[in-house]
Amino acid sequence: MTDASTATETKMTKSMEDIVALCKRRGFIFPASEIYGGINGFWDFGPLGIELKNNLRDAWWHDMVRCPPAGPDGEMLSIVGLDSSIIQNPKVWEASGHVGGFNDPMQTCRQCKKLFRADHVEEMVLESEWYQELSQIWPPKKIPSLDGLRHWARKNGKKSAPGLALVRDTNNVLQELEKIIKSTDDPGDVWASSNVLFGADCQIWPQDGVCPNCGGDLTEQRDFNLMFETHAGAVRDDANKVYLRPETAQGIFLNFKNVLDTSRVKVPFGIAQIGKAFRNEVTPRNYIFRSREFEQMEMEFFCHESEAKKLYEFWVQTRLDWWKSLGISSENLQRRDHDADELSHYSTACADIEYRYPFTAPGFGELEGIAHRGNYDLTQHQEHSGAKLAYFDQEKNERYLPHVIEPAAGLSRGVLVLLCEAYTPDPDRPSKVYMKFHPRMAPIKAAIFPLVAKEGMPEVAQKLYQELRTKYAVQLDIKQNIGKRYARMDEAGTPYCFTIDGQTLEDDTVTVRERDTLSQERINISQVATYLAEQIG
RNA sequence: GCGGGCGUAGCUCAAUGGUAGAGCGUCAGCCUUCCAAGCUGAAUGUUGACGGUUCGAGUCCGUUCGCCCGCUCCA
Repeated sequence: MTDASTATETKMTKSMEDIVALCKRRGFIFPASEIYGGINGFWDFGPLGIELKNNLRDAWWHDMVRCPPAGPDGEMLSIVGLDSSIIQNPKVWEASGHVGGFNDPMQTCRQCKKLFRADHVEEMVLESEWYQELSQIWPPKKIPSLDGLRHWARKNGKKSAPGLALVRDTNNVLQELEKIIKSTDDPGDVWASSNVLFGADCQIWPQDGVCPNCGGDLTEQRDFNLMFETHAGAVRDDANKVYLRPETAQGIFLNFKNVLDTSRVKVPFGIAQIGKAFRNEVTPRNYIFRSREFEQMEMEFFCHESEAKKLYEFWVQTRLDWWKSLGISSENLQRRDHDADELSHYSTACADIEYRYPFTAPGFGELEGIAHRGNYDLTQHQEHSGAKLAYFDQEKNERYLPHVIEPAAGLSRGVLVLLCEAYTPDPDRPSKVYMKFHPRMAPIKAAIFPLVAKEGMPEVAQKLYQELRTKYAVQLDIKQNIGKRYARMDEAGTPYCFTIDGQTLEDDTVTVRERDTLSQERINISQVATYLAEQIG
């Protein structure tokens, strides 16, 4: 209990700002196109960052595809890989619901700042208090009473429609209206000119609409569609509009039949994919947590409906354990089951694996989602494409669309979690901070140092370095004093340093300095590669 | 998208409207037989960008880009 609360306190002192600064300083993550002033929502991974990301990616691929865990009943699971195209036929995204699902144009009122769905505005205006009051004074197809309008603008209008031009700028608006009334005998024409009541400069009906709340003018309609659009082919028109994928999962469903026909897999089995995805987020925030270009590690596990529930529970637990196996502490991870009203209409269960990021602490933010998607996706693609996607089970003589369990993890978010988890302030050591990466994740696995740059030590170090670098990401550092070199490796999160000293020249032993404990032990120089292999796994 | 704050060396930050600096890092040399990031020295800036006011702008004004916080949004 004491340990836990102490650890939590340490966690609270981790500042995102400091983590970002270290990541820049040591070459983990840079702002994208920085020399041009950057671009909101995009990030570049530096030399250490890409090593870290590759290590996470490789671990996922190894543990999910090459060597998946045993299933809920101890059976061997079969999972195969895939790398589908980022751009697909645009009908894919109609079938998946991404085109229709999130493209409501929105408008904001310039006066009261309220946000409205554009297709609701007209109806809301007609129902609004101020419009009803106004239509009593100026019924359709009638010539209005200017005095009536003036009276309303100065009394009730101030309360019900303070943003309306007639209220904000009563005299000018009424002057305009008077001119119109004098210029025509047709009440219909006058009515058609009722825009003067609303226009900001008493000239036009606000092109983009009137605020139902206060009568102010609205901003133009803004599309909140999250998908990036581009065009396939040199000619730019709507006919060849295509989308950058907002998730990797759909590519898996598209190839379900291909994989089935070519890979000798039988349900239950999984298809896994790692790759970039793009979302035009309204508000990219929190470093690389919500960026517009990011990477996902997704797996669709196809199974019979009767097994889906059991497999769902299995995958939630398996994925949670996996993150822990990479050194993420239990207290910073949690499973959060979605409430019923949070679920998509087709989904029967969904759980997030959440991490306590410094910017969400003491709360948690999403890292991975495990969804029970039923057979919604295959059903959709079967209907929209006309292709037959059913699976035929020879043994049971049964044809069906498999249900699917989808563990979908953010690779970029995973890197962020590794960075946040590893960041460890330590006022007692020279670097004041070190990155406590799990050895399997560490961008640099080990460093090789001659204790001093003389007496043949550099030569021995060079030889050891050349041996190790054929297998591991290691660095050789000869310059400057040993403390400085240890400190540098602490900030890069290197778990082991091998140092050649005077004794090495006599008995072929080197010291291993352990990053977290600062402890040292001697091992034979010929055992270094074996030692590393054991530690890294 | 709205409101507020901010933008100076790789990082953290100084600099009354008057010659752009420090610490750390980096690099070089020295020292160093395990935490010594110690010593000496060097390189590094269109002060985010563009425009304006001024004899003179890092500083004041405008625009724009980016970052942070809060709203809004988050199939």
